[in-house]
Amino acid sequence: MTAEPAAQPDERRRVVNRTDGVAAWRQIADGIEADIAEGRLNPGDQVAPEARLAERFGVNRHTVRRAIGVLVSRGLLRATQGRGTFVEAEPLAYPIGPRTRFSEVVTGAGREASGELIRAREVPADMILAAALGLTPGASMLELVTVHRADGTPLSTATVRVPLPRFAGFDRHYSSTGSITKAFQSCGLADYTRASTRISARPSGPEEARLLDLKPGRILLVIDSINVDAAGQPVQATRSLFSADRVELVVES
Amino acid sequence: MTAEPAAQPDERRRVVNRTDGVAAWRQIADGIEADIAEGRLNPGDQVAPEARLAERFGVNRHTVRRAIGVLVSRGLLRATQGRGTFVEAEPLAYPIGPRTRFSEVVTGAGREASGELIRAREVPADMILAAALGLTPGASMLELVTVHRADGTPLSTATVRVPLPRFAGFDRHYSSTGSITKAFQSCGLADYTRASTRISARPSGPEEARLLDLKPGRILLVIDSINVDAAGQPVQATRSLFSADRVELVVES
DNA sequence: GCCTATTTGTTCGTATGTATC
DNA sequence: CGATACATACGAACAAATAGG
Repeated sequence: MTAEPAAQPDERRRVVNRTDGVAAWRQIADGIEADIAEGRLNPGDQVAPEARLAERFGVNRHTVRRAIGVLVSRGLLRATQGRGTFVEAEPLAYPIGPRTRFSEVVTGAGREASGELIRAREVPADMILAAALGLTPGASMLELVTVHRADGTPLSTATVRVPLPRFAGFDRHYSSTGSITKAFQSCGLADYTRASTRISARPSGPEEARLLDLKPGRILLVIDSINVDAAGQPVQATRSLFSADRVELVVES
Repeated sequence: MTAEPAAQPDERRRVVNRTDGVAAWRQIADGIEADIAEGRLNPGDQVAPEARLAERFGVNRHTVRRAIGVLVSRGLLRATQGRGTFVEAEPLAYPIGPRTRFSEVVTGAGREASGELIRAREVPADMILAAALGLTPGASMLELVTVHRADGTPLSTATVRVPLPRFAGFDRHYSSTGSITKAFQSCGLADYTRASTRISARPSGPEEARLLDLKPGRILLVIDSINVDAAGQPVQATRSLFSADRVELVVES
């Protein structure tokens, strides 16, 4: 891996003020945040190693770690053991509307969209799901778990359920195209719209954290939606988990 | 202190299975969750004291505490030292649409809505806010911090900003009515609609946790919205913080 | 596969100022 | 005033992950 050229905004020694009552770690955190806000550090850039920052600010490495820690916990930085600490991308504004398509949103933001099928299996519909999709409980459904990325960074993971006699082979089509829209087209469904959307939030579990390349416990936005075809027939029940650090939802009115 | 009548769903001894490889605390947690899901424990009910549960399941009280701990952290239960552990209310389905009114949503769910003014002050508009509201930077605004409750339980806290020459006395009107809608009416604005909505999520800070009667670190849904009058003129910029444990957002299409 | 350098992650211990009772 | 708790900061060492040769 060719490391990105570490853009160092200012190599001069910027000693912290030890008399103004502001904790050293906070001054350092504010300094790094200002570097990001004012473009001296850009998304994807590597922050100088902790040891270098400690020297530059004239403090112990622990103090730098604390500053970096609060910025990581606020989602501005991402630290990876052995690699370094990097500036996170701005949260992507993700429209929630009747016709939102992941790939359109991401490419519209000038980023490269990709979708990966993690696994697919046949499951019986439980009572809640059957009611939502207008099926009889126990009816056979296809369940796909997918991960969606922008420029390689996972933004969301989704559990998609489609009724089975109608959409046989959906998993194969999704796997080859990486797009829900195209998989539906391959199954003969040209268009679909979102009928209902519910939004909640909770911390990520270990499995979800792994799929999204997050630390467990980071916050997820949970979006439950039902999509219907042109005739109003439900064709898809989806639970999408978005990293709250990486997207911001925009409601279209 | 008058404790609610402790509704005990099933006093029979339900010993945990110690051979199936599922941890005892998880079996107990699943059992309590099933009691809630299947109506044997209802919102507001007191869960049996830890000691009683420990006896019933044939485990140590520590094991019960772990089970309760995970349910508390998932927002299904609320434990208060000295009082007991209680079942939390179902998350309230809160519609996000062009004409959402807090009081209508809450009373429509059969609960009693109330709004409290925490503080109000005059502030100059910063650049971002001025752009959003169509003002010149530095223009005077009224900033209100409010808390909104359903049946006495805080659901959200909001920071409301209105342009000042136009809505002088807004804070007084809000304080006496407890309703944003009525305060606008008292200022001569009969109607307004939501122009833009952005949703994100983050952990609560200490101040917000206090206002919402939450533990710091619990998850908040952050909703930034701009409201406009009938002429399309922006009249209000609001940041609402909802407890993710107590509401679920429903997007109206 | 192995070795090494780099970098973050973790855990000891120590010291100091500040707020609270 | 002393006692205590807490946040802050420094020092040293080692563990663990990654990248490159």
